[in-house]
Amino acid sequence: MLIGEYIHTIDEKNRVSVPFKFRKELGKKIIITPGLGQCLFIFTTKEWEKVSKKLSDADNDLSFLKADQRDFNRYMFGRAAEVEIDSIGRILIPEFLQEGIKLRDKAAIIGVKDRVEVWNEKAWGEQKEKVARSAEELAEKLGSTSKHA
Amino acid sequence: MLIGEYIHTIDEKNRVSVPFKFRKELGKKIIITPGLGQCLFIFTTKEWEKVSKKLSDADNDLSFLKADQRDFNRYMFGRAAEVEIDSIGRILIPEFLQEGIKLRDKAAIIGVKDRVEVWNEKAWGEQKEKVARSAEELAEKLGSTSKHA
DNA sequence: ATACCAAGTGGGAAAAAGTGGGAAATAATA
DNA sequence: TATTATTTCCCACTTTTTCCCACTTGGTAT
Repeated sequence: MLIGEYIHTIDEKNRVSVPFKFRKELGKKIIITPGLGQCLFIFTTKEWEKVSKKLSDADNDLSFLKADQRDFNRYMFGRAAEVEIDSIGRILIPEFLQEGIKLRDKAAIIGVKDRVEVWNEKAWGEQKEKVARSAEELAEKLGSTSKHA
Repeated sequence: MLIGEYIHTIDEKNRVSVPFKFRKELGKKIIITPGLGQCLFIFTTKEWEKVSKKLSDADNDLSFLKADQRDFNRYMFGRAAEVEIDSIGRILIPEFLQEGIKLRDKAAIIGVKDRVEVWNEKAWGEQKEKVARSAEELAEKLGSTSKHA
């Protein structure tokens, strides 16, 4: 499972190290897409197949208008990139994806179960702060699930 | 059962000894997450499987389409860490987890039946004091709602 | 009282992960 | 085709993490 937070440098050649702990699970080839929220999504090729099938399925249960769905799919598919992890564990993030989330210098790389998210470090800090305000409420859910040991 | 209170040192390398009495029950690999209140939760991997399944909406492959669900998953998974207990019984607590509860120097490690909590020593002292003050009152309430208090 | 054992703590050395940059290969342009 | 720009590959450096050994402390048994 992909979990945890890592702060890595994005260098002048647009390279970022994939956290060592993510490499095995991600495999050699990954898909990077614009994310929802101020971030990028990284999927394994396998996960991407699932996700893209669902997204493009006209019969899915998403309450999208057809036109909305087309727009959304253009956004996701049109800017998705297949990227290889190099021999020492780095990936190259296309500039057109960096621009959208103002990625530079430091990136926060976050494991969120089945996907990885890439954030501008500062934006990630703000996101955490935002959610921290409702954290107690969220944590209540966690606390209640742990009762069934 | 995980019970008792231990005060252990957290050293410059972010290491803490797991109380000897907890080691067998916890196993080799554990999951640490932000907890409820000013503390961290430690789960066995088995318990975490259960908890994480409940946290993410397992029936919805596209849970990332909903903003609330996204924030929630980021909070839970992004701030969780899988950690190994080393050959002499210590764990490494990631700095991003320490920050949230201001962990340094001394940690209070508390067994709470089927999970372990990690507190800043001082915060734990205050927590105990707070609860002690209202303990009689609590006991009174509990006693009046249940015959087996 | 003293010696012994077990749990916890501290620190140095080795290994691993992350970063930066140069050279070779490829592509782009004139 | 020559020249320049861009990308890829590889090597080397730095920092962090891990592993291992030894010390300390406190409890226990003789």
